[in-house]
Amino acid sequence: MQSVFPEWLEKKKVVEDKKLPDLPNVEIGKVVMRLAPSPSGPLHIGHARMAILNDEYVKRYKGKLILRIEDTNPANIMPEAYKMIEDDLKWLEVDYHEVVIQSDRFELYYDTMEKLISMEKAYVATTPTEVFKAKRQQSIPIDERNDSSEANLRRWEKMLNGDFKKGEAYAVIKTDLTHPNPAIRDFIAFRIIEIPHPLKGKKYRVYPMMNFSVAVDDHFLGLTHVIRGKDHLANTEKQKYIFNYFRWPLPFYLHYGKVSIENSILKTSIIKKGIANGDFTGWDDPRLGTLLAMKMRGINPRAIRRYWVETGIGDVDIKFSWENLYAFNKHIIDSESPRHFFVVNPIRLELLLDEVVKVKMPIFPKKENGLFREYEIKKGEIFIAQDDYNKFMGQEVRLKDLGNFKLERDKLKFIDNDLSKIKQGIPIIHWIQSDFVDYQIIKPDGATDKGILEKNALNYLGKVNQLERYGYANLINEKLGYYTHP
RNA sequence: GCUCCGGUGGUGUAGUCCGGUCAAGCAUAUCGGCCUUUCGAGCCGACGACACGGGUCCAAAUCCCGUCCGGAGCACCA
Repeated sequence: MQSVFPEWLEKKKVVEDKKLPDLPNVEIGKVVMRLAPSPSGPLHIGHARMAILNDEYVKRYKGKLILRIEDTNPANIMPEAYKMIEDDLKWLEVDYHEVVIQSDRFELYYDTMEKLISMEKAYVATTPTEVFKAKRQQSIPIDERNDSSEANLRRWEKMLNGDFKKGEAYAVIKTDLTHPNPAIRDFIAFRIIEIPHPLKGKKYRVYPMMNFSVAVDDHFLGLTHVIRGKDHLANTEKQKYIFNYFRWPLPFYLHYGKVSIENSILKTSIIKKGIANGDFTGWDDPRLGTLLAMKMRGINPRAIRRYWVETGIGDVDIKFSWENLYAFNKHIIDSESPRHFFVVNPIRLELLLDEVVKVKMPIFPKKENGLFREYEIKKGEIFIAQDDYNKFMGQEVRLKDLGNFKLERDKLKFIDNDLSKIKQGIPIIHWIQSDFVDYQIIKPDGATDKGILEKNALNYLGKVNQLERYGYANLINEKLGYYTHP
């Protein structure tokens, strides 16, 4: 015989959260993974995927997560970004256990390169790169490729000693010049950069390229699994050559698909320019796709996590869905969001009412915490939104929690307080009579809605409020809020 | 152009490796109902997809070939 509530038990199972697939070759407690951002700016919603996926797996397997900041191109570094990235990760609740900065590891890169040259797996060239590239395209080696390791080592020393200027020499890893994919053939591992590094100044002038430093660090940091975007597919192939030359064990690689994020500005170069010339208010401008902007708008980091976990690690290219993110966010914030009225483009009307009415509206209708907004409403002025005014002109409407009124050109005339009319489909609208402030809400598209907000809402600044029939908004200060989502 | 990778409803995903239980599951969106003094939330229901064409097979979303479409790499960026 079945239990009395069999369906109750079954429901629970169905609602279970979606999970990421298991990784191969895992040993609990031994997994090591990494986050490898470059400090060119703060993180955006797309970076969050990389961070969250790695974090989820490390937590599942009780492993170690390394934050490795890839600052090997001084031209592309924003000094403040080192800290901003860490702040962004903390906000996302991504728990890394160690921070490694690549610019601290030049000696390791140099040593490793020297070994490769000695092994005749790398060479140092002074041939113009245009020639190098052209020949490589035709599978033809440049002269230095066939030089002895001694000759290449001598050039390497000269390169490190500063005997070459920028552009005069570069170091190359041999792969396979006949590789069918030209993108995989011999690649540059070091170049000379003369502009100062924000952290190291002019101490170094020979800088590793990403493919070199990544391979070396992935090995010496003991990575077991690497998850990153599939734009790195060809890079992974290149990096494997270095692993193979040293017979280092390969980590397990996983490449997820490209994400295109519409209706959002993500490129740091564009954002920087926009902030500089005043188009954007800062890195947290609500029009941007940065995590700082998400935070400002009232997107909960757990919603972002759930979004990326549900999206998973597929290698198909996807379109980011704001709609889905908003839905997750709504689930998380709804019951915690105080309710208030915000009347956009208020129309002033005469309220015709015979007696004073006391209204008492719950701030948290989902909770029984006894918090209410209370007003004594009397005849006189009242405000409703212009849209409602236009839409319901001449009709009977219900002012929420107040009563039923006839909406006429310049007035609202009391009819009755018959609640059964709600069932009959009378439109319910929100309103404000007194105790309000002028307020602006900035939307993600840059538009601004102006209106009046219940003064009581100012007790909930810094929180996402549900402005009834308008949408959710994070109330930043007593004048201005950011729209979260509908 | 060369070389890779991929194409399941509007969106995201499960299933594809090891063909049958998939006349395709879930989430989100949309629509309808219930509930509710929000156009919110919750509950219930509906709608809606295996890119196309061949082939193999008793049987194909799953294997093979071709076409079309999308993406990536071919940097002294990461």
